[in-house]
Amino acid sequence: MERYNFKTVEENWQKFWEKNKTFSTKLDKSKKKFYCLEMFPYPSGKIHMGHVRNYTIGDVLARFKSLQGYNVLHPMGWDSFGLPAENAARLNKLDPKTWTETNIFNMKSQLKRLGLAIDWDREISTCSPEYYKHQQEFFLELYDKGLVYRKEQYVNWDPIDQTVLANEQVIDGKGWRSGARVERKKLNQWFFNITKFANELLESLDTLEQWPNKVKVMQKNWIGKSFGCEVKFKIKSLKNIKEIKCFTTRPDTLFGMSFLALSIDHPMAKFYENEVEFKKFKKECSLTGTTEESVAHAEKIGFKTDLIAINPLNEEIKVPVYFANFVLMDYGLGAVFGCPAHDQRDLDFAKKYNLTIRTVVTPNLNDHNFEVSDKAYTGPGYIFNSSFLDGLKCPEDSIIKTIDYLAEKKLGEKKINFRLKDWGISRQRYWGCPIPIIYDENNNPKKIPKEMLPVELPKIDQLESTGNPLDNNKEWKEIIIDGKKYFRETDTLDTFVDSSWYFLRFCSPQKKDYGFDLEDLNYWMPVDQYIGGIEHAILHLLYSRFFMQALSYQNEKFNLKEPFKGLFTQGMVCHETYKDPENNWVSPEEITSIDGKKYLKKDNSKEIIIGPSESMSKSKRNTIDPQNIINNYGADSVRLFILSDSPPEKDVQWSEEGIKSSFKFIQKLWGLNLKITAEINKNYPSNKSDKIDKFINKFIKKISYNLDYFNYNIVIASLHEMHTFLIKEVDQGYKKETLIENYKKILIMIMPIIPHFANECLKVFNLKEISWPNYNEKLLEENIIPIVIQINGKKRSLINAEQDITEENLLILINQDQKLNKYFNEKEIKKKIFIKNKLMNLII
RNA sequence: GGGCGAAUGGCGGAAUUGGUAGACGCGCACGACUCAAAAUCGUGUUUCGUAAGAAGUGAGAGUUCGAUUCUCUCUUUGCCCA
Repeated sequence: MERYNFKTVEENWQKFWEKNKTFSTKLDKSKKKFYCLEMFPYPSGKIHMGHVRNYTIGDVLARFKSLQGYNVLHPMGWDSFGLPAENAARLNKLDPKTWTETNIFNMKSQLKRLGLAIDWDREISTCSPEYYKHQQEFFLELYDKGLVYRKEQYVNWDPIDQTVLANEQVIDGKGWRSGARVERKKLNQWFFNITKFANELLESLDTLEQWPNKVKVMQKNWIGKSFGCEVKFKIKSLKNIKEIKCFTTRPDTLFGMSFLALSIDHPMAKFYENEVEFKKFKKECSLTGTTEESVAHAEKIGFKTDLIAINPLNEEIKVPVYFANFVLMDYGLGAVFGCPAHDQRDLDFAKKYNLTIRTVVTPNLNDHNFEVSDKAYTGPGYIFNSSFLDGLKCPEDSIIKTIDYLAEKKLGEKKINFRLKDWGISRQRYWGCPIPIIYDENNNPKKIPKEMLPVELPKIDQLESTGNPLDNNKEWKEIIIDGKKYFRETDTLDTFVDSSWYFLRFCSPQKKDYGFDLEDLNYWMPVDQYIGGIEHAILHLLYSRFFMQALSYQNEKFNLKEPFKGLFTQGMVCHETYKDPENNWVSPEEITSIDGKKYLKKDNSKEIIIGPSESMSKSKRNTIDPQNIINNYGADSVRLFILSDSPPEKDVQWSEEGIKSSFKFIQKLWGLNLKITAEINKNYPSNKSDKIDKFINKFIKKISYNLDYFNYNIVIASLHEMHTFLIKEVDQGYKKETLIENYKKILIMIMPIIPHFANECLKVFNLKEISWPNYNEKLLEENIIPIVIQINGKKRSLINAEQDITEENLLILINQDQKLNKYFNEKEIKKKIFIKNKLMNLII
């Protein structure tokens, strides 16, 4: 048998697609559009299996929709700003631009080798001035709308490298490169006012019907809307402090209050700034990281002030006021009251400083002896020990009643609070989009005039190891406008800004004077199907949604609030992990096996310990290079494999056997192709068509349904069934036209999955137009249907009967059935459940 | 600790509105071809049982003529938040 030569076939088709611009798209209002987008990659150097999976899933959809007659937009670009380029540049002593561009070049050719149906004419790269020019313009627009502002915030500061570290660069409280103990340092930074839209972003989640619920829940939690109360506490003090406000979701536990805790950044801190002890305390707090997690895990410590807070519900209760490290300024009001009995964190604190623990919620209404000692009680129950609140059901009634009381006495008011914080967008880095702001000699910020955009990054051949390269670049930093000297902003934008609008740019990638064209946007947006990893469930998706809110704010022409209509999150690609006896990770390429059970290291024959399958990562050395696999087995085999077995949303196990099996299947399909071609040429003088027609008709329905629902693994299972059926059936003397028509339909249906193969086989038919086949509902009906016979709900037999057989006639058949007869021999049939064309259940 | 999911053969997984559990693939076993092996092809493969048959979708209960599917409790496990 002639073998299928994937190398030539795939190369030829990829050349053909490129030459004919097969996948380039134009706005065409006469056609329904479909915008299929996969999260664009960071150009790290090489594609990995995760990319292969992500882009294959998207490609199948794009090709399927285009066969269904949609005008499909399926673009690709590069999320090309970011820290790794800077690190690599420092390491290899070259500039980030060269490194990034080389990577893009390599990865683009690798993606092309997968045979993706991408409109490469729309390729964009976020690090190119043509792209970030528009981003700077958006920044200024948002600035004008008051959605951008500057404030001081803590950062992780590496005192040796003189640089700000990202959270992931802080390892065990130390700088990843210098090893220096990281400090908390306050810097002036730019923020997007995302909290302004907190409620819109939360409520509009409900309109996203084609999003996984999981992601919506994650975003909801992230936004963290909580209902509570702002309480005013009177303060007794020698200083000029009269009152402190706290936000709380549990005002009903006010009678259990035993202290008031303030963030060290609370305005009241100014009264203590000169005290030596306070300074010491503040320094201690600065050793804790800036993340919520590190704050939560750190030991709770406090600084006792001379202030006394008075409980608004009972003026007799007077408690001390502390500054505490577990209170964050950016949540609520930076001040909380502590109720140790019903909050574990407060309890830990109270025990450390010997504060009163007063239990005010009891799980049982009449149990007034309930007392908290080691573990805070946070469950439901009834209020007690609380004067006029006693007996209220907690939390249903108690919270509202307390708020009402406080509001009436003007001691507090109802308040909605969000966990979501404003988005800090300043990064003290070189390789990012420059912020289009200048400062005069008094350090007052001023917008760069629009006609001076883009603010381009200066070319820096070799990055220094310390400080912010832009800050150190005097020549670039200083600028003279209208004879006046200004200093440029030397921070660059968070790369999440770059990816918050790239999907708009794909609609009008060539437009020079603005980031997008409204006509293009109105046609193409929203993205019909967005596909990417679950790891972006919160930040990237939320920021993109915010960006649409911000663009449409005070802009009647722009009316797009939700960028992604459908979202699909695919699973990871996993592989077994290997270790040698010394506990070092070993890569799959370094091992070999004689019997397929025991694995040895190739160079020293040491036995390998096989570990669990985990997501591919360089650190565990369990990565598989897609390039080798494509070279050895072909792009179609890789596509077929990556979609086989596991549903796309679940993790997939990579195995050598799996890819081999996909490769074999394509060879089998080629065998089928040869057989069918031979049968067609025999041209039997026959009218036989029924069996194949019926099978393919059902096949169309099944494939179409499963492609619609991302059940790609089932689609592939059906391809196997199709092969098994046809290989036995095609030589049974079928009419030539039957074979041709059905085979063409099959080939069209496998085009999304294995496009090179399908196109190659389809070539001989010389089709002018290729469109997705329809099935015939009538042909789905069968004359003889297997009917399930149950006795007492258990399946006992199958009876083949005519379609639409009546209950009476079926009973006659059952009575004739000897196997069934013995079950109800001499027993009375008490009840019959008959479901037409499906089953008969006899109760005896 | 809170929220959301998941649990089906040796493995990945299928079962579209409650109606034939285990599709399809991997692996394994046997057979054919071969001096032999690989490749390929064929047959079988939930468990117990020689068979007839029985049991069976993490465990236990419930609803129903009928539950992998719906409800409750529990166990294990994954992810997110703390």
